[in-house]
Amino acid sequence: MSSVTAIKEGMPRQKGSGAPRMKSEERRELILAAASGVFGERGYVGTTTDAVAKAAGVSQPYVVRMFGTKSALFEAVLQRSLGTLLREFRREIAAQGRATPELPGCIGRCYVELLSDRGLLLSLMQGFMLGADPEVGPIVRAGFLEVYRVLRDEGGFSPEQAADFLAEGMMINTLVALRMGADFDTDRDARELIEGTMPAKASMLRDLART
Amino acid sequence: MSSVTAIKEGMPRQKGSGAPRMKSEERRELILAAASGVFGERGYVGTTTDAVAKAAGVSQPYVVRMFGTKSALFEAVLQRSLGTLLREFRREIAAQGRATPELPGCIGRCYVELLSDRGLLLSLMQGFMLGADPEVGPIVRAGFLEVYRVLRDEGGFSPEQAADFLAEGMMINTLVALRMGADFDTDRDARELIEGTMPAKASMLRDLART
DNA sequence: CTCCGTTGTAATCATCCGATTACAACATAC
DNA sequence: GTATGTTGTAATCGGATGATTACAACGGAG
Repeated sequence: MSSVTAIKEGMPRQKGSGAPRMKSEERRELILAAASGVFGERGYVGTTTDAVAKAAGVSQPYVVRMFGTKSALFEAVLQRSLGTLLREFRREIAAQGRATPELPGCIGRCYVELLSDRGLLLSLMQGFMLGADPEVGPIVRAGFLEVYRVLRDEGGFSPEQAADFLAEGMMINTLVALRMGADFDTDRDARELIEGTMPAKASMLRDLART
Repeated sequence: MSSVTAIKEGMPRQKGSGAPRMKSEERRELILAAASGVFGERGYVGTTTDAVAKAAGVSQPYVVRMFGTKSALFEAVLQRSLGTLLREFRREIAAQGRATPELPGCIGRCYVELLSDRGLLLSLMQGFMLGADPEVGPIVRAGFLEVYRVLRDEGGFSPEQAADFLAEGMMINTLVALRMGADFDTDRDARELIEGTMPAKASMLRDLART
């Protein structure tokens, strides 16, 4: 079929080396993890499906076909992030016991640990900023309230404790989004603010902003 | 291509009514106010210069020419919002006196009042989410730290007081971005969370989300 | 009046991006 | 072997959007 038929030939697949054929579920998780990072960094609108594809090491049409639309991909990322957050909170509650005096501090540490999964908290926060969107809005409102209920009903937080905890969380999210950690070593006020907000794990913010 | 003269004619200026010719500084303020609302609602990337133009009642090229680029327009909006915020805080500090016990509560009320200027706090928050941007990032970090310094140095807040105040502010911003006020009347938990966060002015969030 | 700077718009361009199509390479069943 | 489903990509399309150009209407100075 080489020459005579003038139809254009795709000259494909010379990656003779171990072509890493993968099951679609593995690819799905790979793409979700990559998308979480990109959405967290650039926001929903600022993220291109091509950037996600490159971060995941696949082609752009593959990303779109697997999730249908960019919007569906973002919602899958949100569900994944929220699911991880709730699971970790519940694990901590189970470990420390409901309404123990140590629990708030433990869940706080737990929250900060989640920062190591670059993109998890930031993609959620980017979702919160889309509250006015008729499709994403209801999802993120419900997710936020679910976190509140887990703290109050399963963790035994008082409403005020839960609200204060969430306020601290939003502050941390904001400092991360701002990349305030980049100024940790060079700006006294930045350092004081970060250490005042998360005394234990201040250095984590600095290292996070290095990237 | 209907008629003989194929050249398309620009048929201009039939607005015979009072053409509201305006000085460019008035237009500038009009556009900034409109842009503040649109950027606050849709974020930087999600906002089109055409949407800003329509909100301000002018044409899209006019917006671009007046500010040069969309990015410059956004930075002007940020400076305007930050300027208003700092001015109001300083006014409150001057009225109540530095480091008085009433001051934190007064500045808190002052902050919530700023919500009536739809878009002011939200456009700032949208700016915070751009912290990774090499151009906007330094600007918003500097702005955030300036607010912190005003509270601490001019208001006499302790570092911890200032950090707690900012955390509450970020929580309020998040609730506004989420449009959580939309569920105020229909969801017990949403109402409890809002009232736990801003006891005095909870209804303001509800009314704000009605739009 | 004419001249000219300011205020404003219509039309258009170039680029980016999500989505679609068509197809290639592999895997498994028969 | 052949048939069929799965995994993956190259090429491309159509719409959106920031920016540019060219031009029109006003208003004050002389």
